[in-house]
Amino acid sequence: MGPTASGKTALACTLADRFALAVVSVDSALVYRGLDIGSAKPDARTLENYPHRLIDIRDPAQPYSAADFRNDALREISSIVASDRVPLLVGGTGLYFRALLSGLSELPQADPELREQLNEEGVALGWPAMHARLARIDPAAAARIGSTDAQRIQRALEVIEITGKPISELRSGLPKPFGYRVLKIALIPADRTALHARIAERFDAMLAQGFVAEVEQLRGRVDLNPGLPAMRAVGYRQAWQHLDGEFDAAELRNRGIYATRQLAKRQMTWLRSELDARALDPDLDGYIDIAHRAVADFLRRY
RNA sequence: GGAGGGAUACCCAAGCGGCCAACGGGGGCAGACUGUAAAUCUGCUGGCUCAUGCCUUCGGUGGUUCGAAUCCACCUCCCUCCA
Repeated sequence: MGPTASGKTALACTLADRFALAVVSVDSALVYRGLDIGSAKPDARTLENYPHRLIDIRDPAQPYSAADFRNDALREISSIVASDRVPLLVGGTGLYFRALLSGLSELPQADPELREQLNEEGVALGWPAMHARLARIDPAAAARIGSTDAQRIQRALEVIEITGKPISELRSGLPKPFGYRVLKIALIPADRTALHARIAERFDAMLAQGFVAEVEQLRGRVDLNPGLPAMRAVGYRQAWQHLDGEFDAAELRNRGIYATRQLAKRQMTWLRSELDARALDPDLDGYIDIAHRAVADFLRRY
């Protein structure tokens, strides 16, 4: 686990070189085909030498979800284990890790039409009004959700609409546990300045590699729109806005970098809650060796 | 050389005698997070203390006033126009 631009892929590859591992990506953006440059997807050669499961498994027009990930990941893990290898889960999506390791309650999947309808109401009436409606039918859920948190209010109302039961009740059911032993390694860069520098450098490299052209191509598809999860990913959203003429190239660079930094910060917040993880600082020498030793030790014991 | 306009916290920017440590936005920091999560949302953001407290701040120096980011004088720098 690690924030963006912390060197996860590089470390994963060195581990895969030495141990009988198979890589599973834990990343909500890498699942989408065509999101290559801006998602910092490992390049074709890397993917050829180190096959990653759960990359390029969705068209950007089809939303993916934490539950989809959990199902897919469990399937890949079991297939890897069956072939006598050990799964190496690599990624920065905190919710996906949690969904996989801690499980999810039995909740209905998203209903695009219902969401659209709730969204229209929310925009028309204001989300605090929708929150008030939620408070009447599911006070427990409303208490936990902010009155301006459109996305969660929408989800809570969606669940009631579909199941007739409040989400707070459905969530109280015990999730299924993860059936495997886990070694958690978290890459946590302590030097924020260095991380920020790497992020800027990498965003510039993306621009130089034709990131805007990549988004221009996606934007040309009639079935894609800026509201889709894939098109709201860091960088893609900003590039789309830039192509819409909202701001110039210099501002795209600024906003892309800001958004990436903010993403990294949120990812670190998830990581800090992983108290049982082996935390390593990728800016310090020797972290690769420490990771290798930890993995060797783990594999020996189990 | 002359006529205007402007200098506000990390950045942009409002304020134009007391309600101002100073609206708002950006950025930053911290946090929340169960089928959108690279999403969505919350709090903080001069210092010390963290209390309805104190100290320092609105280009600089003086002045007017009970009281100034807000008024006056001079100085410095920037922009526009005339020459």
